[in-house]
Amino acid sequence: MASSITADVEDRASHWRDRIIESDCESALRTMPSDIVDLVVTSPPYADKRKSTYGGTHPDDYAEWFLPIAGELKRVLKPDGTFILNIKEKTYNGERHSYVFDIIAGMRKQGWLWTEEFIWHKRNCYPGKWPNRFRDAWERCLQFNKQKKFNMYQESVMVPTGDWAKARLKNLSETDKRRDESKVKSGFGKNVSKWVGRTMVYPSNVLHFATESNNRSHSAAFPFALPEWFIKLFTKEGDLVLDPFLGSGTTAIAAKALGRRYLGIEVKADYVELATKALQNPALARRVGK
Amino acid sequence: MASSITADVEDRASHWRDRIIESDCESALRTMPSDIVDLVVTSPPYADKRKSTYGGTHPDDYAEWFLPIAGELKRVLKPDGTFILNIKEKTYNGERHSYVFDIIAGMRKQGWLWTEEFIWHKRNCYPGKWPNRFRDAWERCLQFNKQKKFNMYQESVMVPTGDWAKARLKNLSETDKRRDESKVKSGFGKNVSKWVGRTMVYPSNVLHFATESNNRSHSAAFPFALPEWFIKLFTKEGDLVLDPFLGSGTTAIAAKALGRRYLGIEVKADYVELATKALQNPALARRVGK
DNA sequence: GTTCCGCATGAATCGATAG
DNA sequence: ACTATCGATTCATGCGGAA
Repeated sequence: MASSITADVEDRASHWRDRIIESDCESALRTMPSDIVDLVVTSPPYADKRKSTYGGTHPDDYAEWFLPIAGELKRVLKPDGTFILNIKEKTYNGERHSYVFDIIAGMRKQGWLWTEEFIWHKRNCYPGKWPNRFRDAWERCLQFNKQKKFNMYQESVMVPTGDWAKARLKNLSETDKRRDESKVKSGFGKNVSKWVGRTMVYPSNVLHFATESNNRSHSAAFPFALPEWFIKLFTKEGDLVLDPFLGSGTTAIAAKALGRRYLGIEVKADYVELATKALQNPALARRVGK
Repeated sequence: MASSITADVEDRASHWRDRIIESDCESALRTMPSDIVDLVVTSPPYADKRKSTYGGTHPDDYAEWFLPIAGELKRVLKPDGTFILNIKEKTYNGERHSYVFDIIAGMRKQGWLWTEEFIWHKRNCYPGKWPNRFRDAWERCLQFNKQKKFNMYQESVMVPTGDWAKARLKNLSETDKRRDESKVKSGFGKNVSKWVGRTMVYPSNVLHFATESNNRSHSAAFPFALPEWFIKLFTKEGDLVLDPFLGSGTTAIAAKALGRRYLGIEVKADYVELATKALQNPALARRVGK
């Protein structure tokens, strides 16, 4: 009997692996079993900013809309799993809206621990000039957990000392970066070879990723490197990564490329198709930068 | 009659210029006239369980302690003035405490507009390693205003574009390259002449300042460059800058060096003495990095 | 005059120990 | 069980002195 129950559980779990579900987020989550997800990484549609694609929620209603979803995410997440929420409040009537704080407060009432707030520093943020405001170059990556003890694999995201490697590469062209990186790998780059064997250190809670504005078919919620970093940090191979607002599939692609299982929920059919095609493309592994 | 009233107002205003008041913050603020300050820049003592330095306020009581002060600051600030609050929540029981959000919520109830949140990225943050957390490398610089229209002088904080890098890279060691870049990001540095004449761009809302960990005399709450940047951005010459938690006087020194008036409030006598001495030192102008 | 190298020093955080 | 104190951990930075 025990073995058949185990098999049954296994079957149910496998049903939720490497799939994209075309559904609204909350409904799909309600059908899922509890405690099966190792990591949730997502960037939900911003308040009132994507009426054309998502139907947009007004800032004043945003927390009320999001909190039931957060509650379901807590249920499906394993006790030692992590939830990374990429979000940023936009200006509204000349000031920052408070809905992100409302979400944090509401989630803490649900029993979530607000473990950390990572800053995603967008190096090439959207250009522009306003009389009373500078360019918005950062977003929050809020980390929530169900318990104080959770899985974290810090060694997988170590960086060279002082991260001056990035500074060195900043003004090079894309092709130069690739060339230099390949030199690093082979150990023959004249300047870059100094990096090899350099001491590695743990990163901080400030992340530097460039935005990927070259996706012409849609607006990318976040760059490939962002979910990739958190997937490396909070999961091991074979673990299940969920993105309840999959969009064009960036999280799932990153998960697959890293040897993790993915589960995506997306309400818009054209996004589902886009993500599905991207996941079938064997070339996606190149995106990992190996 | 009118002229005597004007003179009287002028007298009262001049009484609150270029002074350091040794007093607890709230009491001193209550004696001040309304609408006389152009910019408030401060970094209040952070919440702490210990009672060694300032008599530390417990995280759970922090918002309750701070909000009456925020109310007084709103009164003394000019309608088109700005309040910059440098603060960061600490971890408490393994998660981030919510008192900063409570402060923002409370201040909005007082009528403050939460206009912007700048990120101060501390490149040289405190080291350490923990199983569930990386080093904390950023702090909030919250911008509050009394009205949507406020004074802002964006041109005064423009930074050079990326061209500088190639010019600088030639003969420097890798370490110095990295260090120079961080100075350029903040808009300062010893070799300023090297980027005179280069194209200037507006900064973003992410600031890069190194902490000044090696100040022999006393540890400054924030680096000189931080208040300096906000003073340049939100005031013109002759304007009045208030720091209600003056500490060792960094804000007043920056204001004086930039040709602004300063007003400092500090409860600890030894800090008052320290700041007073520093303000009498003509060499402080060098700190501006011109 | 530069560049390089060694060193002390932190708005930190956790876990263990003590009352 | 709950709170206060302490040690261990760790790295970017500026300064001083040497090359």
